[in-house]
Amino acid sequence: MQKYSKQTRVLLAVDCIIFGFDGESLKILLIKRGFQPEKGNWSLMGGFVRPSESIDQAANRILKQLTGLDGVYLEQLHTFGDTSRDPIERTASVAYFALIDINKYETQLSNDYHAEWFPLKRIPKLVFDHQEMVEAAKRRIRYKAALHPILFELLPTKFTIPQLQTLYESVFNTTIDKRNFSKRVLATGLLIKLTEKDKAGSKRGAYYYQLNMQNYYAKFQAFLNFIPNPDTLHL
Amino acid sequence: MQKYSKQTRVLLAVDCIIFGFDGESLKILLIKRGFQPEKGNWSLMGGFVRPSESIDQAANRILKQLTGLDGVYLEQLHTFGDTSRDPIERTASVAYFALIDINKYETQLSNDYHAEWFPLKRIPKLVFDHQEMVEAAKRRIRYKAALHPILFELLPTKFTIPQLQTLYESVFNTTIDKRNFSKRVLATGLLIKLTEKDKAGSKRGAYYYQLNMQNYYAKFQAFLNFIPNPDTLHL
DNA sequence: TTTTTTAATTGTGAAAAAAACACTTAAATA
DNA sequence: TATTTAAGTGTTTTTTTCACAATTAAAAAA
Repeated sequence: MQKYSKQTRVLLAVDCIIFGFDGESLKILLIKRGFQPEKGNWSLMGGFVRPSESIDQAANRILKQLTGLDGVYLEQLHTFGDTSRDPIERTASVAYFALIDINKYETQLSNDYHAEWFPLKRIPKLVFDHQEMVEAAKRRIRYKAALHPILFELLPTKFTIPQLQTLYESVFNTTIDKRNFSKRVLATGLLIKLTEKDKAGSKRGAYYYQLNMQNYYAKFQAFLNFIPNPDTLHL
Repeated sequence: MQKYSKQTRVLLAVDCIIFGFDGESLKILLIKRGFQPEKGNWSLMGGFVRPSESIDQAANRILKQLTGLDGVYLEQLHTFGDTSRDPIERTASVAYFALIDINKYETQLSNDYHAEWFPLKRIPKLVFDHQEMVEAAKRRIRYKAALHPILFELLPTKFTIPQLQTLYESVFNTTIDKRNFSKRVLATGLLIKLTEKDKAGSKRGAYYYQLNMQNYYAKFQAFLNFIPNPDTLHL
């Protein structure tokens, strides 16, 4: 037996929703599509899956192609497969979302793709069904971040609690009491306090913390809850 | 522009993990694969996506093909795309999971496929990577059921609270205090008490309830919590 | 008819968790 | 030395969760 005869083959693509946080708002990295159709329009970074690689490998390759980054948080989101989502030819696309430290990607690479960061509230019109993918990714990151400590993936190795709180407040578009927030966060045992301070944000300076990776991996699946009244947020 | 030249096309398939509950344990419906390779071995129900249909439509078609059911709970789970997951030819498969009322499917159809229900603890060896798909589906149904009221989809329209509790206890492999359980469930406002009783389970009989569909759809996304200490369960 | 049996139904008090709330402190700058 | 700014911290109240057992309906048996 050689092949499944009479079945139609389709193109298989991967698209990446890449999240970053600049201290102000949650953003995604978009490129100007470099080829037809829709050449020059804003698009997610994507590409076709190669015969030699798995879909996960393709997603990692495409993420690295744009950012130079390896081994960052990357998770399969959803597969989009409407018959005419690509006008040229039937293409199924497996969307992935990535969380990166916005200061760590290679700007040279992303310049090559004319990439830019867009805050979630100001996403331009995107090619094909990429808008839908972005919406799904926004829902997913909020959902997941409400339950698991994934947002640390957006911060540098060393970060302060006020920075962390700003990130949570930005992602969930809410405000949190800082006493309760720091109590909750520290109670998880996920953080290690460093002796060094970040003097950028204030005169007094805020202590740097870093993740306790042991506890991070151990507790990742536990349902955390840094967000007050998660029920009332529509994720 | 006609086609994306030089790209490789692949087969695109759908596989369904179909859950049912018989009052005893959570089960999945497996078929004996009807064609080579691995003909005669236990398999998920699946099929190739047709040129004329979306992936979601393919999943619904395949679910209906085996069960005769339409409009039941069906959700995309994950896409599996390792290069050699199908030995004949590269095939990506989008796995879906379905929750059905085990008393409502067409047994004639599933007989045609030599289908059988298997409790989760006694899943036979499966073809290709279907084992992995089932594991992912088990994780997902537990995860999702810990947060959202999806398990109602496994019950008939009319059900009793003891039945519901047995379902939760079975899915999470735990025991729950019945006073606390019924308080929690009723507090959601999801249930409407009927005047009729189910006399099958006891002499006294247990009142039937049905879902308040308004509240069900409205609160579906809210984080419910019928399970004591969900953190301690490994989902 | 009465008694027995079986599972359904229901409430309360204790403990833990979450939420609300405001003052003190470190350190740079004026 | 005084002022300014954001960081850091504790207690009380409220809400939620948990632990725990007696009563009741109705069929079956005596």
